[in-house]
Amino acid sequence: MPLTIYNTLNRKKEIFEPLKAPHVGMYVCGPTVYGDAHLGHARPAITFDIVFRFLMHLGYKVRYVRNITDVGHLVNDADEGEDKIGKKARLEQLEPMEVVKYYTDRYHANMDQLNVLHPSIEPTASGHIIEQIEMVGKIIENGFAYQAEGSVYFDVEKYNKIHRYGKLSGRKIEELRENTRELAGQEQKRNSFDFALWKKADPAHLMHWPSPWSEGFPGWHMECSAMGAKYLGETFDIHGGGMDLLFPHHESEIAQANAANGHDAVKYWMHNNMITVDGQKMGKSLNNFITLNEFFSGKHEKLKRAYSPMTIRFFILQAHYRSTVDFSNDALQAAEKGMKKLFETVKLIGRLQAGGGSSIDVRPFEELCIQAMEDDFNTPIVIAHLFELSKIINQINDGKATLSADDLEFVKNLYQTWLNDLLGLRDEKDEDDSQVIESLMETILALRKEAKLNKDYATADRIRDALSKINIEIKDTRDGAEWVFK
RNA sequence: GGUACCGUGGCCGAGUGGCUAGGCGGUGGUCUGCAAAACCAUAGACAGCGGUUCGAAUCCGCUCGGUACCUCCA
Repeated sequence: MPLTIYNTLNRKKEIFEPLKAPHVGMYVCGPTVYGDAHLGHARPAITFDIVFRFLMHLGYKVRYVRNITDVGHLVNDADEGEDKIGKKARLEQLEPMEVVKYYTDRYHANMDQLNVLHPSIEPTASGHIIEQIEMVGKIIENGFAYQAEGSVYFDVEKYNKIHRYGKLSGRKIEELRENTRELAGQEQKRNSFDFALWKKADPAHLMHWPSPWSEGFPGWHMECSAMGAKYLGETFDIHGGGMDLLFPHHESEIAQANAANGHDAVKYWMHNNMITVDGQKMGKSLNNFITLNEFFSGKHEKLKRAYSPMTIRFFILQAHYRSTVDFSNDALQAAEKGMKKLFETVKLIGRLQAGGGSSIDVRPFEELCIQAMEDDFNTPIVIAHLFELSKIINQINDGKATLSADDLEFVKNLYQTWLNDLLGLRDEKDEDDSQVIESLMETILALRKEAKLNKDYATADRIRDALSKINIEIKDTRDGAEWVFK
């Protein structure tokens, strides 16, 4: 079965055929760096990390571009107000670029914690002002934009006569005309739905650059169009981002590409769904977001305790990327417990004795996992398969099933490939000072064994209880005691 | 108001015409000095009402409920 991807443009799953195999170009909208990354930022990062990893696994040479928005776009509507980064800079008495650097570093640190691979290229909007100005110029030349008092606006009505504005989001400009709210400061525009390609900066605006039209800054949608074209070409395979960017951001990108180059830039549009809190979108503007650092430390009123980066990653992967995921402590704890079970399985494989033959056929699992991923990156199904396999491993441990040495090796590799390499999950406990702890535990368990042999259960229980208090759990098995971090 | 999407067991969450999703939790059992873990077994679901069909959680219609976008947002 070939890889299929749900293409938002046509609202259906399509077979993935790269424009220039074996090369694949993928562009994903990254963060605006004016605040700490929250759970909502983790979702697209992880979603497209999975896409990146799986495409490479299939043998494609992927160029993955994820931008950093570091140009201050406006807080309010397209015409008025302070820009986000400038506002933050003023509040904290910093240069805008200090704000950008600070939050970019913190974003990177969070992404590393979540084991998100670095993109191939991570361009910044401020570093590509020239490219954006060039593209605006092309759009003006082609007659799809007009100037007004130093600003340049995209002429949606004119564009719509030739192309169709709204083909991604399913909107019609008549509806937009009726439904767009009355906003102040729009008198420069011919129509309320026109959007800025270049904005003249008012004197208070901190971030501005010279251009043929005015001292100003590029419109919000320009950077992705310009940088996508620069690094991936006028046409490329995949463009991703959150569903909330569908309109107007991605719709306008499509319009800009067609206005500048006469054709679409993107073949497959992919959109991840939102993370919700109590059924409501987690978002900056709604002020109901929990930052990743708060998750990792547990310091937020909604959090009953801390959740590790891998728990967050697993939690997100347990839902399909096009479904909403509702945050709750219970769901997170269930995810954490399930994930730990999988890592226990991996450890167990190493200790297992191979049988003469296999009583269960484990070979189909590889194909099952591939099928799940090929079906629009269905990670919850992959995880379900890994759980089924985990059950088999436990049965072997209990002497209720056997696997040959070859099959055991196969299963070990399968977990390595799928759990670690493709889902990008790693056993966080491995990162502890395991060597020392290992030998300490050996000694302690030997003492407890002695106590038990002497029927000194008081001592045996005392050891178990004391360890339990520092989150170490003793598991008595037929073959002696084992231990695990709770 | 317009557009789009969704409503699955106590919780989370796949599936989308006939075949067990899976996890967490529950119940019973095996094991055990006890407990935990593990294993085995098991209960519990497709918002409601109509329709299509031999057969629908899955298709169609209506109703109810929810969410997103239409202003910056991942």
